[in-house]
This record gives sequence, C-alpha cells and structure tokens, in this order.
Amino acid sequence: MSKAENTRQFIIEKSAPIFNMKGYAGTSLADLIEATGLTKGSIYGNFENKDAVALAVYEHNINALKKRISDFLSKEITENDKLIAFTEYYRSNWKRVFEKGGCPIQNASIEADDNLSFLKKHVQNSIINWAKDIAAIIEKGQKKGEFKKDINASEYAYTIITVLEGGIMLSKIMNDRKLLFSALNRIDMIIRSEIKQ
Amino acid sequence: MSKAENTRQFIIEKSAPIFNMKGYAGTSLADLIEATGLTKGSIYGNFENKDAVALAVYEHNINALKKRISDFLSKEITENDKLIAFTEYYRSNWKRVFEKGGCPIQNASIEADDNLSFLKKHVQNSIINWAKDIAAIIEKGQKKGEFKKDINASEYAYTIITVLEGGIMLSKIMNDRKLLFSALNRIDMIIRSEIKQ
DNA sequence: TATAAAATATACCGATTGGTATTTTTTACT
DNA sequence: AGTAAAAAATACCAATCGGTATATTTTATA
Repeated sequence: MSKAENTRQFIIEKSAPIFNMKGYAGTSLADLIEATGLTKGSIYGNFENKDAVALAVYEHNINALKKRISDFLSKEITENDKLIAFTEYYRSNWKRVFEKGGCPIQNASIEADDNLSFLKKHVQNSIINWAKDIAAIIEKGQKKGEFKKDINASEYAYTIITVLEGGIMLSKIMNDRKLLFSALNRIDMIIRSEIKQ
Repeated sequence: MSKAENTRQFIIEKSAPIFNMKGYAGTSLADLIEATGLTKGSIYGNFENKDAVALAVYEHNINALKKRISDFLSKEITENDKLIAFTEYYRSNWKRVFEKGGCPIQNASIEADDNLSFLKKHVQNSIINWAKDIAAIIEKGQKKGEFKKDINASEYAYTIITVLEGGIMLSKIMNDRKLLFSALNRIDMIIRSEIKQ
C-alpha cells in the first residue's frame, strides 16, 4: 500500500463515525481536519472533494458492517441458525453500532432520499445487496428443507430489514435498548413461525 | 390573529417541507427566504434564530400529521376499525407524505439522535405521545372486549410504530410503494392475529 | 389625519464554508 | 548522496453562513 493509499484509508476510517453521526450536510471539512489531524491540502490531495470523501466513507461503513455480520454468521452451519444469528449479532453489538452513529444505511437513506443524489444510488444498491444476502440464506434453507418452500425469500428479506431498521431508529432516539430488542424478538418470531419449516 | 402571528404561521408553513426534505443542517436561511419570499429581517423579527424556526416547524409538522390521522380515525366506531384505519391512512396518503419529505419524526430522529440536542427531547416527546395515542386505542378495545386482555398495549403500540417507520424509510429510499404497503400489511396481520380477540 | 408602535426591508458584520494555488516536506530511485 | 516525483502543509480565495443594527414601511389608535 502506497503512502497515499494509506493516508486515504486513514482519512476514511477517522471520518467514518463523524459522517455517520453528524450527517453529510452537518460534517464540515474542519471536522475532517480535526478528526484526522491532517491538513486540508492532504485531504484534497487524496480526494477530489467532500462528496468523494462522503462516498468512500459510506462504502467503508457498509463494507465493515457487512463483514462483521458475515463473520458472525459464518460460525453457524444451518440456514436457520444463520438467520437467528443475524438478530443475535445486533443483540451483541448494538452498543458499538449506536456509539458510531447507528446504521449507516439508515442515516444515509434519510439524508439522501430528497437530496444528495450522488449518494442515493449507492444507498439503494447497498440495500438491494443486503436484501439479496438475506434472501440467499432463506433460499438455501428452502432447498435444504429447513424453510417453507412456498414463501417469497426476497419479501421476507425486506420484512426483516424493515423491522430491524425501524427498531434501530426508535431505539436510538429513545435511548432505549429494549425497543431494539423488541424488534429483534419480532424478527425471530417471524423466522420461527413463518419461515421455518 | 395579529399581523406578526400571521407572518409567523406563514413562515412555518412555507418552511415546513424545506426542513423536512433538506434537514436542519441542510436548510439555510437563504432557503427560508426563497420559500417565503420574505426577507431576513422579517424572519428574525418573528423568530429568535434558526433553531426556533426549526422547532416551530417540527411541532407544526407533527401536529398537522396527528390531526390528519386523528380525523381519519374519527370516522370509525370500533377500536379494531380505528387500528385498521391507521394503516389505511398511510395507504391513502403515502404519496403526499412522501412528497413533503416523509415522516417528520423519522427525519428529525435521525438528525437529532447524535447532535441537535435542542430537537431531541421534542422528538422523544412526540414519539411517546404517539405511542400513547395508539396504546389508548388498544386499551379501549381491551375494555370493550374487542382485543385480547392479556397483551401489553404499549408494547404493541411501539411495534406498530417500528414496522411503520421501517417501512416508510425503505419505501422512500427505494422509490418503491410496495415496500411500505408490505409493512402496512404486516401491521394489519399483527392486529388480526395477535391483538384482535 | 397625525403619530406612535409594530412589522418588515435593507445593509451590513465576522466567521465559516468548500475549494485552489503554491510552497514545503517526504519519499523513492539512480 | 543527489534528484525527481509524490505527498502534505500553508496560504489564500470567493461565496455563503447565521445573525444584527438600522432604515423604511405598514398598521393601529387617538
């Protein structure tokens, strides 16, 4: 990794929680300078503009979350256990997720839906891919006979994301862990009673 | 209503969709001047600062939404019909809600949870009150024998809000009406199979 | 209709915004 | 070790930010 690539990565990692907490419009270059300890020249030597930093940070946040979840699920063997481990991940990691500003998809969604067109497509893509990942687990479980064959895997994937995101939102603003856990319980219930064979 | 009170209301109404779409940090005084056609002096003659406008706008958005829903529910007689009418409201009005920037509680939640402390308490309060309103319907239904007596009304109120907010978020960013409707169907399903006697 | 008060518009302010041009420092290679 | 290239720091820019002081207009009242 070259010096510049290293710096680029350094900027992304230090800026990640800032953007996720303060939002795109709420994060200034002064914030990035403070968080990285670098200068404006250094940042603009590695990124074209603020948009480019925000975009790289968003992708980084998504990939980091995806990898952590993926690692967590890889411990499980059956597809049912993988699905249950998904909610378990949030039960074990909600604190860290919350401390870094919550779900990056959610934060970017709200800010990008009416403006920030440069981010919107990326958010849409990451949601599509996330739903595909979950749907793939369900479909595999269907083939293995763990899950009901007549259910729509993609629909259930979106239902899981819907309940999870709603739970994170409410839980975070209300400062109440239980609201997230209640949402996770609801997801588990759906898995047990509607997805599982 | 005095001239000033009239202007104040005018500013709030014209600024409402701007704040709800662009967010607090993303909305500038220049935006408010453009939206109202007034001058900076006029705005600052009626509001102490930008925070005060944002706060008044938030309360206005909440009250307007609450009133529309309340009017919609008042047509129904049984508590079960009122609960079902709640989801029906969003089926009939999602387009208007989306055009004005989506759910104000959701937008304010995401922006206020990590910063904007002046807004956070107001958002928390409006969620508490919203949940109370829904819980009151459930409790009344329990007393009237429409609903199961052993369920926790408040918990179900928060579950309904969770699924609704998750649905709005996903539906809005994905530009897909069906994702909201799927969430609303899920809420109806919960009402039918878990709440209704 | 004169006049005081209220409301609005104009003109201005320092600070901060995102961004660029230039200089200095660091790195890699002969 | 000398040197060219790459990287980072400094210095600067116009535009915009939220906010204020003052001037003008509108309103209400006597």
